[in-house]
Amino acid sequence: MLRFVLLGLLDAEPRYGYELKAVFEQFLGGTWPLNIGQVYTALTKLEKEGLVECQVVPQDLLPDRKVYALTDAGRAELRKWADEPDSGPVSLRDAFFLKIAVRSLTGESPRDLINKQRAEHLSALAELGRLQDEPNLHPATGLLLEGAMLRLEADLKWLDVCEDRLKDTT
Amino acid sequence: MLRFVLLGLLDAEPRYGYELKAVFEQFLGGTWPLNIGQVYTALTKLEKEGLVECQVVPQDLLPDRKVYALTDAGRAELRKWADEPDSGPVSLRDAFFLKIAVRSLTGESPRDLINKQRAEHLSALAELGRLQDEPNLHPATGLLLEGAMLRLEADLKWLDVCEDRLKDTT
DNA sequence: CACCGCATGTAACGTGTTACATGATTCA
DNA sequence: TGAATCATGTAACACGTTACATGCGGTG
Repeated sequence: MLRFVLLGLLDAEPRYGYELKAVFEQFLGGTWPLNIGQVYTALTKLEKEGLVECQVVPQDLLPDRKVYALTDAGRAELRKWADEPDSGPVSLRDAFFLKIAVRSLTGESPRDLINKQRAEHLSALAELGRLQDEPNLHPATGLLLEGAMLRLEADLKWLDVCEDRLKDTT
Repeated sequence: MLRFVLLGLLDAEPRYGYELKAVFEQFLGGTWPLNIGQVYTALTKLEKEGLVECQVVPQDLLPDRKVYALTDAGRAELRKWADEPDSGPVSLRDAFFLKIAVRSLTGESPRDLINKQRAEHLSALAELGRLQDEPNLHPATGLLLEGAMLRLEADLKWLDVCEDRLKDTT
């Protein structure tokens, strides 16, 4: 997952690790905070596999940079990944769903949890709205944020469904 | 994640590993196929942590069963997990979103991918509908399936948004 | 005989996460 | 002096996935 986003970012333009972290997080609207170490381990692995190659760029006063660029194999790998659609509903593997379902499994009322969850989702929705208003937002990032918002709205709808279902049983 | 669903299933009723796999998959409507080995490693780990305890039940003709039940600590751990709502939009960490976003990042048109993805989603939606019609469906499972369907619909909407956005740029 | 169902398990791998370590410069 | 920024990296952990191994009994 991460590797492919990195490949995508490098496909647009060669970059070094420290920079990649920032661009990556910006691209995802800050919804995927990344530990810098992860970037370096991923990059060295990609290099071993021949998908990227790096060039050391010395700087005076500042530490050297290792600027990575895609190889042809890397571009091919990226395209192969990006060309395949993803299988549908893996989404149930999700704490949000499972907590409520497990609750009603054991008979306990998930009412409190539903309310807490709704509040959580609403504030997340607001937060995403704020992110969307940021200047210099990459159009692709805007799309991502919109996707996340649509899902949150779907989840809110689901919470309503859960509540209705509860009323029927009670 | 898995561990908590197992705890939830055991809270409803003590069970042995082999049985748990079946119940687990049924509970999730078959959307999370589980390798049996995983169940046993998870169970032994839970036992080490004192969250479950097991009792060996010998059978004639068939291999012994190790029937697991929740301990008080296990019940507490389960409740602790189930009481906390989940943070909002981690959902962007998702190949479905990223493939299309990465595409438009490098300038390539994601039109083909969007169409393939839409077809994939529609067939997944149909499949979920089929699962919902199954007899003896646990109400909680019905809820889960509905949640998955709502998300799929949201994702389909997003694909439309992506297409519209493309037209604007072209 | 071969295969399937029941029932248990181990070993290794992939990927994301966290914490920690190094070393130079700039700024308060 | 102490902290923040730039820039690189290692080690260990968590969790899910896969493949493989074992052993017995019933069925075709």
